[in-house]
Amino acid sequence: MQADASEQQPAAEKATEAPGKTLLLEAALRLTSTSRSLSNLGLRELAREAGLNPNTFYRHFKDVDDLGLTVIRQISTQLRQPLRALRREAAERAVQSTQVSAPMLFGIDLQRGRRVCHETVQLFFDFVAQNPEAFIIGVRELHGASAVLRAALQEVMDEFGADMAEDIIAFKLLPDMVNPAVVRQVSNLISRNLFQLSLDYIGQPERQAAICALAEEQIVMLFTGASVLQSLGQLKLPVE
Amino acid sequence: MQADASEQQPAAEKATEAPGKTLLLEAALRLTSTSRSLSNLGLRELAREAGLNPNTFYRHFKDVDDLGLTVIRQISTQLRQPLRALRREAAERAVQSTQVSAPMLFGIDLQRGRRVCHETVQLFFDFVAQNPEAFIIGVRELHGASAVLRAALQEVMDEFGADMAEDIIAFKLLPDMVNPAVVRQVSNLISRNLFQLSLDYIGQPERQAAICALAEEQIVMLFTGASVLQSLGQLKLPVE
DNA sequence: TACCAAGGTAGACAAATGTATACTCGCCAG
DNA sequence: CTGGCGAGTATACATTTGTCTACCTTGGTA
Repeated sequence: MQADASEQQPAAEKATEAPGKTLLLEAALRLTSTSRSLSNLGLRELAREAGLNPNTFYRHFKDVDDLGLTVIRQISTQLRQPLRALRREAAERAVQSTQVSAPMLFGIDLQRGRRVCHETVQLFFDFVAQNPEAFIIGVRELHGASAVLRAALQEVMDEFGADMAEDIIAFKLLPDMVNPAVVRQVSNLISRNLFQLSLDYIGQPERQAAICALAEEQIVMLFTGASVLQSLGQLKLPVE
Repeated sequence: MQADASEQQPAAEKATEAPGKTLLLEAALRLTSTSRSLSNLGLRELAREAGLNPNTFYRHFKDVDDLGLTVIRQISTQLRQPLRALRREAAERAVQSTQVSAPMLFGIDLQRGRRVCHETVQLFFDFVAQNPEAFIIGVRELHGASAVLRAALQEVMDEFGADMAEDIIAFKLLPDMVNPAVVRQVSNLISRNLFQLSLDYIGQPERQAAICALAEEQIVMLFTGASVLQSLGQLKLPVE
């Protein structure tokens, strides 16, 4: 068992992957983002789109669900760090311009919140426009017919939400008094909702500006509501 | 053209529908709510599940999309009025118990809002538990692969949101100063989110109480945020 | 009575699908 | 040089699917 470099290195570059595998994955992205759904992709359809022999599929995947899981993992790693980077960028840029103390409301600096929110949303939707298939698949399969894929994507979405909550706390985008559990809850909601909106954004290019603004308003509303309620002791903490 | 009673009456009782049609629609509900997705239901699979000859399908539907649209229309009429009735019921019950003027915050009566919200959410999820397939299909196909069904369900969801906004205004659940456009926007968001949560509710029976509470908190947060922001003139109105 | 359309069935067909077995080719280790 | 192995191909086959044409049954109606 001197299996040392025999396995393809997991985290490094995926350039050394079998060309067929990559072709199949790309084909899946193409097909799914337009007409079909990951769960019901046909083995042969996939190979045809990839320009390969149907049996090549078996060399790399066991099921269609297996391929689906691979796609999801790929999407997750493709989105997660970039999204965090975006948020960090927006937060830092907004920190710089906070020179004078602004009017406060229940401990939140509305001006700064708005600015960070605006920047983040802007960057987010730019990012959506650059990776449309990823978002389409993500949302579609999150409620899709395959229980396996649904579970996997649910997990990914939870990670996104957790990331967001972590950043919000780290960058002090909400007053300290707001309970971390509440932040997580709100972050999850926003994350979910942003993904939904991303589909609208992709599907209705003429309403892009409106969708951006909508997202922004919703986020500000939620955070404001959470802060105000908490500061009034009116917020029930999430159980468990 | 004495087509008077030749067409099946559209709005009355559907008892006079062809038995096969009903069987097929029921079969679609059964299949979709477990494993498959409306868009990718097989003609024959459907007939098999319904215990009918494959060709019977053609007597009643042109496409699978055609059947899908029928299912969606059926679901819409099955949910819409009952949901309104629920809301009305909850609102009236909560009105009765508002005897003394409660503490106000930016013009909203938090206690009453909470109560109405609690009741409505409770009734809503009871209703979800009674019609699980309808909600599963609704959410699944809202982001599904078929553009036709997506559009149809989008419309249905908009109607739900509009209903909710209308009721909120009619029952004065928010202070008058909150702009109707904002109410509609928030209602749409809540409606969307409640449908999402309904899937969690169905899929994770052990977390039902938590999900209920979560929904409640989210709604209260949103309405509070909207009211506060609007009263501070910090809310940008949605464009068009 | 005769007719006729709606609802449902039967059988057949080409096409497509998942899967199994067997073949080819390039590459690296021994 | 040679043997094995990963990656890809070719062929084949049983099943399943959508769809076509033809037939049967039933209830109303002219």
